[in-house]
Amino acid sequence: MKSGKIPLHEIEGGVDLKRTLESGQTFLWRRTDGDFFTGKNLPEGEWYYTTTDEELLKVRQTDTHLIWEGTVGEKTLWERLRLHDSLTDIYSHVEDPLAQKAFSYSPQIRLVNDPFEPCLFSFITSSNMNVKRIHKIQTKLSENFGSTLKAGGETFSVYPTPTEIASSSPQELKEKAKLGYRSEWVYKTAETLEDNNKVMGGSENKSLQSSKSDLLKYTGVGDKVADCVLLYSLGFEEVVPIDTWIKKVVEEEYNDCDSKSYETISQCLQEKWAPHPGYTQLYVFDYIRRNENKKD
DNA sequence: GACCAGGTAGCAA
DNA sequence: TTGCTACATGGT
Repeated sequence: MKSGKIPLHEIEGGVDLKRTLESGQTFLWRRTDGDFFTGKNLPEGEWYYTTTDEELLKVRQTDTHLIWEGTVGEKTLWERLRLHDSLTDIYSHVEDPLAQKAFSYSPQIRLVNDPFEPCLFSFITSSNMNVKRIHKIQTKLSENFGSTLKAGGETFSVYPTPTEIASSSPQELKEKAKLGYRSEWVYKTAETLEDNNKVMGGSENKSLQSSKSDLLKYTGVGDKVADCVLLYSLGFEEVVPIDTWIKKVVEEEYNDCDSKSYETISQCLQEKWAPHPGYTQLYVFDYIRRNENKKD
């Protein structure tokens, strides 16, 4: 196991680990105390951890440091939590009033950079479900269909690969992961990923448009899920996913952006929230959801 | 029991 | 194109 500490002052604008990982943008991290989306703070000595890519990465936060352990190095942590993004720079460009409110309400949330396939699967399962349940389902998928990883004397379940999911069946996915009707989508997408893994896997050099149209070919992926993967895994920071919460805020606060067309709303918010639409969407989503739900 | 949750696929017009 | 609806499941 490797380990290390990152002084918080080396991270421009800082980071709030809890808000970053429990804001509903990623469902691939868990806590060693078993809680998640409950509002409770991470107790002393407990960790956030993720096991995607057959690797383990554990993180916790003190007043002065990010402390990490894992089978991977510190570079992975910087990438996964986008610690190179300068939040101070991003804040300085925010002009929209609601966005300003959201940024000051809960500062230091960072966009994540999730691995592609687990991100895709997790958002396919997110359709018409609340965040707590989405998160539980990823744990069930890992425990029932993924491999295990031993590190530091402990055993962790790893997020299943497309091959592992495809060697299961829709019925089994439905029963063991409680996926409901989404089991067919997850299964079909796993099969498709297996077939053209080389083509679709790393889309580093593709344009936003071509990446999105590739994503839309997967079963269970529509505009919103595609946008989430573009933003939370593929690094397209200009994308604004429109879900029920953002739609509500458009109706109440941005009448000029209201439309029946997904693309029209999304484009309109992209312009309104420039030059950091993706970040703004993340903060606004967190802000309105926590206020209206009184969830933490 | 109704309603909602980070929606999508499959139709009809 | 746009507009409807069914879809599993768990929580309020």
